[in-house]
Amino acid sequence: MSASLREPILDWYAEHNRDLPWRRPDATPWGILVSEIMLQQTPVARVLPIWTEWMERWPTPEALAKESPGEAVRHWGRLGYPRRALNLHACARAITADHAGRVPSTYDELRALPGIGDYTAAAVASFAYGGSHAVLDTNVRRVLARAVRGEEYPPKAPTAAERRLAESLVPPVGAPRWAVAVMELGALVCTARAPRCERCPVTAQCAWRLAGRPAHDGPARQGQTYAGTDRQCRGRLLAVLREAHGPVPKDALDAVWADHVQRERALDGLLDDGLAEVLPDGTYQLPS
DNA sequence: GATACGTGGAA
DNA sequence: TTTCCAAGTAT
Repeated sequence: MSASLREPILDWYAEHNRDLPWRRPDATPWGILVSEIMLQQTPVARVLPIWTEWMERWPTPEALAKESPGEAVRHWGRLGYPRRALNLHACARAITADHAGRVPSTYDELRALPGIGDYTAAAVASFAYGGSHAVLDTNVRRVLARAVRGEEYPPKAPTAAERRLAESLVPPVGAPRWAVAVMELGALVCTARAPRCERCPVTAQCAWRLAGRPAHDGPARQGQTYAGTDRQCRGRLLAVLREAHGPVPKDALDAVWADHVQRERALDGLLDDGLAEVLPDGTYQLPS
C-alpha cells in the first residue's frame, strides 16, 4: 500500500528536481561527502557558495588534508556549527591516511569517520556509490509522518518504527533516486511550515491530508533563544579568530563579549573543542 | 533520552 | 519583532 507512494514521487522528482552541483553526474564522492556535512542543519541556499569555494580550493581529500584544521574553519565562514569544518578536515586526513585517498564506499566505513552519523553515512553510500540504504533525514521523516502515519510532524528523534517504515519503502532497484526524490519532496512541497498539498503528487493518498490536516497535538517544540547564549558568545569569539590574519591578543576577544564569566567559559569550550588554540605568549588563533 | 552545538532567512 | 527551523552528530 505505501509502496504506491513510490511511482508518483519518482515521477514528480523527474520533473521538479533542483539542479544542485553535488547531484550532477560529474560530482565526486568527495564533493558529495562535503555537501552532506555542510547540509547538516543548514539550508541549501547558504551551502551553495561555500561548497563551490571549497571544491575549487580543495578538490580532493588529499588537498584538504595538507592544510591546517584552522584553514578549514576559516573558509567555513559563517555556515554555522564550525566543528563540522574540523570534522571534514579530520575526514580528509583519515581518508588520505587509511583509505588511500578515496572516500570509502560502505556504510560502516563511512559511519566510522568523524562527524558522519547514520544519515550522512547512508546518504554518501547511496548518492556517491549507488548503495541501497534507507536515508532518513528530516524531510523524509516528515513526508512519511504525514503520508503514512497521518501526523503533521515526526517524533523528536528517529524511532525504530520510522526506520522500519523507511526500509520497507526502499525499492529493489534505484534506491538512491528514491531517497533523493522523497527528500526533495519534503524540501519543496511537504514543508514544515506551509505544505503545498495542492502540488503534492501523493495528496490523494496522504493520511494526514485525508484526516483534515490535524495540527500537531503534543507539546510545542522548545524554540531555544539564541541571543545571550554561550553559543552566540562562541560564535563571536570564533569570528574574531577567523577574520584575523595571525594570532590575536586576548583584548581583541574580550572586546566582543561583555560578560566575563560567560566569555571565559565559551573560550574554554572552543579550546576544548579544538576550534581555537592559545600560544605561549597568551595570544589566540585558529588551530594550526 | 536530553542537551549542546551557529547562523540567517522567512513568516 | 519574535519565532521557527534548515540534508544531524556526539556525548
